[in-house]
Amino acid sequence: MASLGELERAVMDLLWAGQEAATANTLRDLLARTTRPADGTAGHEGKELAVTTVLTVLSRLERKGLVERERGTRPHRYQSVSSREEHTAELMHEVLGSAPDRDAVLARFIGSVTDTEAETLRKLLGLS
Amino acid sequence: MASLGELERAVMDLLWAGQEAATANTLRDLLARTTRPADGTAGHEGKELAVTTVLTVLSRLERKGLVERERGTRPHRYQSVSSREEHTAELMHEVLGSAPDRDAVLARFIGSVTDTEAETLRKLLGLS
DNA sequence: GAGTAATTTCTACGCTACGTAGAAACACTA
DNA sequence: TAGTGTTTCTACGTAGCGTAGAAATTACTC
Repeated sequence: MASLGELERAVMDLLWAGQEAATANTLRDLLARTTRPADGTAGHEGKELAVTTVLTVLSRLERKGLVERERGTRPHRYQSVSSREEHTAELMHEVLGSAPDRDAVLARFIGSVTDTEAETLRKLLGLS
Repeated sequence: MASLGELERAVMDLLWAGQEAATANTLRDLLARTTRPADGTAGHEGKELAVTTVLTVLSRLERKGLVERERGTRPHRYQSVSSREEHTAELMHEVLGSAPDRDAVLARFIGSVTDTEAETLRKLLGLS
């Protein structure tokens, strides 16, 4: 119920980055002009995808509950259901919940957190 | 680099639960007698798997770096590379790292943590 | 109202991961 | 060296994902 393919991920990244709902065509263009990350992992850089490809991916993302679309307007407009942070936090909870001893996991987790992250956590937890 | 199949997961659960290294045969027997979780999701309950099946899965888990084996002894003995907590915490870090704004994710994460978990975290962070 | 262009859905194919296991190779013992 | 337990190799079915053409739908124009 969690993992995304490479293209699915790329689409979600665009939807998360943009504030407004986007059409499949817009997304296709954005995907085409997206230069791939520094690590050179070949992604679909510059590659102009077929619109149907983007639509298929969007449908699958919708089925997974990550995306919703306005069916009223003619070119349907798509947007993410929740923010990237929301989604990521949910995933973290999912992972945490996959182990019986959550406290033990948290201990390990905190053990390998950066200093700044620890500070952030203290602030967040100190307020309640 | 993360997700496991159903059988792979079941094998890891056994390896994580048991303290000692186990052979493929032992694992096959344990898998056979494992009653599936309450939610009734049909796992491979009672089903007696072929040893080769277990061996294949173990090889794949080894390739993924989750399992190591003693090649010296004749029936090879397998064990998990890291504890379940270790592994789960690593996964959490991986997920956390998948978002650009880690602090924002942490905020959401903390926002939906149970009270007891929050308390655990405070202790771990020296807030109490 | 029919023709056409844009849009969406349906269908499909190749690839990879995983569950599954037989066949073949290997090693140890009697 | 023959036999038995063990491991590796090979393979098949299923499912998810990237990919996109074919077909259906919709909207706009004349």
